[in-house]
Amino acid sequence: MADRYEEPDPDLPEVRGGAGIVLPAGPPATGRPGLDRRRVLGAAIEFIDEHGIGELTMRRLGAHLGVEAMALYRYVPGRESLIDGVVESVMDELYGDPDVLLEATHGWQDYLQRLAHGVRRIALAHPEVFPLIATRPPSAPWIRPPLRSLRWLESFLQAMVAGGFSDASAVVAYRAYTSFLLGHLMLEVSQRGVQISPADAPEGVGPADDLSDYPTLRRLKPLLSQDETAAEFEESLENLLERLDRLLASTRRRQD
Amino acid sequence: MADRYEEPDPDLPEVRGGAGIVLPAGPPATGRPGLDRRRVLGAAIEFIDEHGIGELTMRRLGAHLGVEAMALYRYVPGRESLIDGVVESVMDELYGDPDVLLEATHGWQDYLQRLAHGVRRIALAHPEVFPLIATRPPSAPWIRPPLRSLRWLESFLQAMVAGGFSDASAVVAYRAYTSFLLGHLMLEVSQRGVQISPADAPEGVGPADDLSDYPTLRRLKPLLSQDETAAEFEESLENLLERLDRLLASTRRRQD
DNA sequence: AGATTGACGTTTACGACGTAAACAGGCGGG
DNA sequence: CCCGCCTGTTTACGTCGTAAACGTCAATCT
Repeated sequence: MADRYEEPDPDLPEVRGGAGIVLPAGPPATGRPGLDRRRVLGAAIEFIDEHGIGELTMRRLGAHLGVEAMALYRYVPGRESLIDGVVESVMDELYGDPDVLLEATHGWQDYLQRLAHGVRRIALAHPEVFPLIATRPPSAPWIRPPLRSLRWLESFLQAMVAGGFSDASAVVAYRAYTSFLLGHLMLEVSQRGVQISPADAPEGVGPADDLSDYPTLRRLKPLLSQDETAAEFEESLENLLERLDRLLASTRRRQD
Repeated sequence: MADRYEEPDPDLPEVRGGAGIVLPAGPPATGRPGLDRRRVLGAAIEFIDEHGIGELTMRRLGAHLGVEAMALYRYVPGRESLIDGVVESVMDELYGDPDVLLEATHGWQDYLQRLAHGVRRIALAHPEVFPLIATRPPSAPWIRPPLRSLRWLESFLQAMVAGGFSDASAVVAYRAYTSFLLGHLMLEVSQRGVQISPADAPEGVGPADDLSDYPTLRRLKPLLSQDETAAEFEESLENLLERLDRLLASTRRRQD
């Protein structure tokens, strides 16, 4: 259900091709042997993408790399730090995305648009990692998911200030923008996860999904089942940009 | 830093009093002995609130109840189900909140306002539980965090339809509303968690938080450190309600 | 009343986990 | 030739979730 004529979602990994640029740069990646922090983190990302964070253990990740669990400890202090490294590495893919700009060379709206889609591409490429990006405690209160680095925060604030925002408005924009991204993308990856995993239980009318007590829900179920996430993302982003534009207009030069 | 004359946040648990209505109803809760699923779930919520999900083990929860770990299995199928039960129980606190209405007796905007603040109160009362509410896989794709029940979904849709929204618009509103709530509240509890836990590292200029490479950030740091979450929640909610009002105006009677 | 049953908590046990510590091999510089 | 160091392995410990067997006591039945 829920497919008509629709252009494909350009943020989806399979349509964008290039199956797996996992890390943005570095030496040409030697063959099998020679462990290395980058290779460990890359393997962990791959493993989580494939099996979910719950299945990730040091022993299994070791096996995935053809090595004993304890070998990983030469490159990573422990499991928790490994996961922190995974989160950081995945977000660092933004630097390798040619459609995302670190500087707002075409205005702040273009900057926010590109950045939003870049983060969305990451979320959709690593749906099992994104909840970690959202929930790992940031290193400082002003570092917010899903942009978790000082560098992106600096880049964001510079883009807004360069676009004419007052200092205070730039900060407000930062908070509104991260809220929007996090909320939308968390729900999108969560929803996509549900559609895939309970493939075994094929719609039998179990006692739980008897909708007879919920007449409105039953009536709207076809609408609810339609997947409009891409359009809704665009729409909400557009709305946010307009809201920020109003904010800009109301505080310009007043440098609150 | 970051406190001036400000009225206290009415969604904060300590200002609202009534320290811990954990479950909305049931028999008057017998004294010490007599285990019971409600008591197990209540103890688990308490435990997570106090120590975080990472510390929750069956043995420790048993000890917290004066019982061996295996006794819990009479009331809960296993640890994962226990956590599912915690999530459900915490969200069920909404039913016990007198300021949240299951029916939109004063219009849809009032309904959405009350519901939003009710969910926010829950998030702030259980900041360690809220990420679980956000990340546990829902039982169906149209059940979205943070409202995770058919009953609230039905209630929501009825409120919107009763307010004049078309079926399609009601669904759009549902998705926009849940995104907003989830994004804002995830960031709010995440931020609050960071302020509290690294109390041991008292602001020494370590190599990591040297902001000399980030001039804009350094300049805006005082603004970034200010906690305006309550006002921003209100502001974003207001904005969403206006957006939905526009949606209502544009589709009224057209019953798309 | 005494026997029976069922509910409920405990004990024991197993395999998997994260990780500390000791160990082993191989390779480059003296 | 030997001596470190770099890197992966082995061994070991305490903790985890949970299956299975067991104990105990109160309610029920004859």
